[in-house]
Amino acid sequence: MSETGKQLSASLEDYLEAIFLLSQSGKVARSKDIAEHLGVARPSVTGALRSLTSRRLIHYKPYGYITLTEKGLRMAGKISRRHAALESFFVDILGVEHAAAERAACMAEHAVGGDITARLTAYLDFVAGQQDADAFKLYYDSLRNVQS
Amino acid sequence: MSETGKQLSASLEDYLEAIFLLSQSGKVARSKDIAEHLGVARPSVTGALRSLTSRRLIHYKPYGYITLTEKGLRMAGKISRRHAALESFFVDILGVEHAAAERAACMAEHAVGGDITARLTAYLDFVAGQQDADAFKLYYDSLRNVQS
DNA sequence: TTGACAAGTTAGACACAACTAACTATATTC
DNA sequence: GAATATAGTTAGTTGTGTCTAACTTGTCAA
Repeated sequence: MSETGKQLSASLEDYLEAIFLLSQSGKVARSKDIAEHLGVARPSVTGALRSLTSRRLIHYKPYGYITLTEKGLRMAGKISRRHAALESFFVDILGVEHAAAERAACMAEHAVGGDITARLTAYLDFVAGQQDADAFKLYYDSLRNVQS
Repeated sequence: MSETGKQLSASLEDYLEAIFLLSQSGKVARSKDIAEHLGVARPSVTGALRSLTSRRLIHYKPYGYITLTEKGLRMAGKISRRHAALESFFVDILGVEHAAAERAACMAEHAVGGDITARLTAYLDFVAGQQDADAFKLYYDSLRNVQS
């Protein structure tokens, strides 16, 4: 039952990322906070915590505190970077509105692997270092202004 | 039970897209072809076909041919365009290997909505029309060559 | 025209991920 | 330190999507 297999479901990746983000923002990640952050009911969190525990990604005992293991921290970091890269692409390059970019990144982050993330990250740097870095955003917005 | 609601699950989007692609390539979409295309067992297809029928996205009778309704065709077209835009971004801009890009696009296509797709499509055109369109690919590949 | 094979479906099981209702443990407050 | 509020868990249900095994339908060839 120890489920130490490599691939995590999209759902469990979300839980791991939530724990990571809550931990980062000072507070200890409590079950209730995770539930609120993900918009799920509290009992759903309990099940996910057990599953993450069996995969040795978090330290967790019923009614106790929740912390990431070293392995969990590494994995959560990866997920978080994937999310950040996608969101940055949507917002900074495509000019997508923040909330929509956030939603899309949260779903798409489960689809892209290490190679694509590395390339995307490099691409963001690459474009940011160009003089006409946001030429497209201006162009696309001007299209919309002309139409209306 | 008619389930005419708007949002389709990722799984049903995959089935709809498969029917669309098979239809496009001349042949009639048969249950077995759909199963092969998606890598699922035949009985899984039967269930999906019933669900798509109840949503009025396909015409289907047990043991009969499968065709898209007008609504289904519109929806499948959208999904297919999302897929194509993402794959093109991964391959043409980021320089991702084709098979990996295909896999990622197939998963990410369920995450991006109309606005992002429109912007991404415009971006692909925009970049393609620049003189240094594949500057990044060259740059990124050179990085890897230096390292190895 | 009937036998054999391919395609499709039904039945039944399982895994995952969510939910509500109800219970238990922990914390807080007086 | 007992009463109460809050957090967390258990139990039981549901929906979705998959699977295998077995059955039915359709097709084609001898």
